[in-house]
Amino acid sequence: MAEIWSILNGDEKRLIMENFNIQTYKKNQLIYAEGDEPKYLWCLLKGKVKKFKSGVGGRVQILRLIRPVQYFGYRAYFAEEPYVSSAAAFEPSTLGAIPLSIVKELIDKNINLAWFFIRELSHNLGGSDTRIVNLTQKHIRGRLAEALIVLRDNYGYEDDQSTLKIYMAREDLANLSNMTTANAIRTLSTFVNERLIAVDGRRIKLLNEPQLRKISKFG
Amino acid sequence: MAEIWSILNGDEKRLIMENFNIQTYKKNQLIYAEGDEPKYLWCLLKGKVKKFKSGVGGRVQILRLIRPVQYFGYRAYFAEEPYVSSAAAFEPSTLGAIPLSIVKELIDKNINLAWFFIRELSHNLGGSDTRIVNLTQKHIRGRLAEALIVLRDNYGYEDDQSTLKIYMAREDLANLSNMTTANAIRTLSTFVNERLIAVDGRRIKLLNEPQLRKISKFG
DNA sequence: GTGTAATTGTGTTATACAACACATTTGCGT
DNA sequence: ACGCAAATGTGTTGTATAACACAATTACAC
Repeated sequence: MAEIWSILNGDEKRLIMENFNIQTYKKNQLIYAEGDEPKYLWCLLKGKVKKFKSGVGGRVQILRLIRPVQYFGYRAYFAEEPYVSSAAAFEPSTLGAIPLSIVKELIDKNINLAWFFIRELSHNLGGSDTRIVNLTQKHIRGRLAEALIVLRDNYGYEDDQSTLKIYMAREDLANLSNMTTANAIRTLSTFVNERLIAVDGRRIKLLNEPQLRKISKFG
Repeated sequence: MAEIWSILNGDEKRLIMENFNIQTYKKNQLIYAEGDEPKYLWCLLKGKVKKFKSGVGGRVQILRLIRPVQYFGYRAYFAEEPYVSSAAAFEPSTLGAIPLSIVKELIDKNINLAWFFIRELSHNLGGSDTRIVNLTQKHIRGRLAEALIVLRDNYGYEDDQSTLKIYMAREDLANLSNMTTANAIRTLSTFVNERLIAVDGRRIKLLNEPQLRKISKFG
């Protein structure tokens, strides 16, 4: 339960326990969809989750990646509006669901929990604003390099300290970096030729992280 | 003072009054800059303010528009990081500054104030996520139409019920809709030819708002 | 295991938009 | 009122990237 757990007292923990519902999701299974009414605070216990939004002509943009133990699905509830994005499991995942009405009660009684969400929202908003500039201004190479770095920072490496601990489809990689699948594949290939990465199916090894960060930064 | 004021009790109002500092800013004057340490909660009392961020090669993206009475400048403080964007006055403006340390104390004591910021942050985050998709996926016409609608929704019309109540440079319009100044000018001209808008210098009249919304929506 | 669909990969073409270049107009300081 | 800089406006060229088209490979259902 991380972070939040240490904020709560005995009674509060009990209230959560009584209303905590564990669910498993299959690969690519939808957790909630754009337009849905927010009902639960989701806590990712195991697996990986993507938040995404589809735009013009159904084109998908991946907005955020969730890792254990992170919370999501609460923003729309606090904003008193339906979800503006969808969430789906990247791989088989285990999630905990807590009714947002309960969360609301807890926040009312525990200012530290309020601060937790204020911090979380503030952090995400900064990331979102930065992302606007990155996705609109950087060129393809910069955007893909950035995506690889984001994957590294979010999910880390396998034991070899260089293989990304996430195995995603080229299409997802494209949706994360705002480009077509064909261009994601192509650009990935040029990165391989430049010895920046090594690719084996969906296994991606970052061979020159500093240079990737430079490409990501420069654009 | 709007919204926040009604949340506070006598003592809290007194604390604010004692630490409230009114300042005026000239047209285009910077209020704070990317990288600065956040110190004040700003309250726009009069005028118009833009939040923006510069990216690759100094290219500027306008992220948000502020109108009276709105609060800004607090996100970075809550996220415990320096500002990731800058704020500047669009036109001569009057602002109130409250030290964020005071705001923090008030939030600690008044859960309604905490909720105010949770709502505000949640709302902005939803907007930011939506903006990512709009700016990356829509074509120039869609992005400019959207910008015009945003200006309308934010600042409204003059008494004639059609002239936008903001007079901004073509460059700002371009930075708002993620395009070059030349293309903003060009696209504005085609909109004039199509009788969607009328332009007289920086005065922009929306003649066919429903059609503009359609163009904005379709992309 | 075999067939079928999904995913990956690569070349070609089309196009939206940036970049550049320059003329014209407007605003502003003195 | 004058001069200069900034802002506006328009045509031309260049290019990044989408769109399309089609192999080759892989994954998966039955």
